[in-house]
Amino acid sequence: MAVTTYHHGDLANAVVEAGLRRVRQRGLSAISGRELAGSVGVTPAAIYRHFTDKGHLRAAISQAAREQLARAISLPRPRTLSKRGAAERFRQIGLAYVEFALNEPLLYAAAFEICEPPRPDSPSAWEVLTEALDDLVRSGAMPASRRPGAEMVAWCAVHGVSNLITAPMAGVPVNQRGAVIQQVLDGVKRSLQITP
Amino acid sequence: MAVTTYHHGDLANAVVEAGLRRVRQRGLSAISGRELAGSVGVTPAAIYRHFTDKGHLRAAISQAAREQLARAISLPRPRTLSKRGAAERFRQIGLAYVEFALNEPLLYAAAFEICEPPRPDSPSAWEVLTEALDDLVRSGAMPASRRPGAEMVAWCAVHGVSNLITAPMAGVPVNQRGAVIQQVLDGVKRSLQITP
DNA sequence: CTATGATGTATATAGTGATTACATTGCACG
DNA sequence: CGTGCAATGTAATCACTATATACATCATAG
Repeated sequence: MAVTTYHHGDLANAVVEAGLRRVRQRGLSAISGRELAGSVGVTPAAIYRHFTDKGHLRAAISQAAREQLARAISLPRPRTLSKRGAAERFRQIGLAYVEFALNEPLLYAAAFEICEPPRPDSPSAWEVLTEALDDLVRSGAMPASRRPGAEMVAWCAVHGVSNLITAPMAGVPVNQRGAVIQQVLDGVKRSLQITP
Repeated sequence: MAVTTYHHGDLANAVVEAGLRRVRQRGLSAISGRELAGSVGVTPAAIYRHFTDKGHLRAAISQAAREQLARAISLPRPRTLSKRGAAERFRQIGLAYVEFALNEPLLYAAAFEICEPPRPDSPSAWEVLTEALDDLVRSGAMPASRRPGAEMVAWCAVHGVSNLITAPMAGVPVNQRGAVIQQVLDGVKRSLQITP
């Protein structure tokens, strides 16, 4: 590839990626089209060839953040399906979700700052969750009667902890966070009647 | 009072209240100092006599939103303390929280968009929750062993539902929301071992 | 090889947050 | 009862941002 070409080649992705870097440090509200364009080595107006609006750009960055979250919780699925295995994986997914929020709080916040209906072509956290819950029922670790709406129950709990613990408002000292997370995950387990 | 005075009299509060009106319609990110100043009938620069920064102004509006939320869930406390009464009030508080989020989604989002450590002088949602949980233990509706960290467990669940259900991402059709809310609240009850 | 659409540049406009110097006011204090 | 001073508002200004328009450059299909 040439050192400098008039056409960038993949501006849309490059600008979103630069946006993610910025978001990780300063948050979604701090991104500026001009600065982003500069950091990619392009004129500000060029961005508008790929994004109609600043809102469109922000939405794309938020979407990318959601994809990163989905990847972070996409743990490998064990080849054999056991009650214990399914329950453990389910638990690990929940922990991975909270950990992502704790490690990248601004990225996590950006993922939910602009919410679009999920696009079916991109990896979605919802699908990961659905799969894990189906595994729970298939393995017999969770009664089928509890299955409907289970995604929301689990997600609400985990999302709630992440959101509140990430924010300074949490009012919970750092050394107690582990216990709170534990307690919330146990609540989910109890609520969904996951046995092992 | 005169029709027009050089000094406004209570600009800080007036501008925050105008900000709340704006937030309710367009969201916290859409507020502009100039427009707010204009809507209160004052010069843009006047705001900076009361707020150091735009961040400061936004934080004040967010704080005001949090106070509205706290007021919305401050249900009257029954005079006699029974197990059934304490459990029912706890439940009603949770429902009021979710309802607030559903009725005023942008205001609710603004309340958590900027989080400061809670000021002890203002009515706080946390205190309402603490009081309700203490009542649960006092009335015997909840074992004392489950008390530590119970605020977080309850808040995480309710906050999670509100947050996800409010956003388009929820992926849950409107007619199923009631069931999901019900399920999440039941999960809290189970997790905290609230008996009646 | 060339015309055409996609992509980037140059330039301009309106609105924004913020700063400065100045005007007006209400209130404490002699 | 002034009167001077601190609080509060105004006017004018600057740098920056999003966005629109007209033009330049390229990549590629025919």
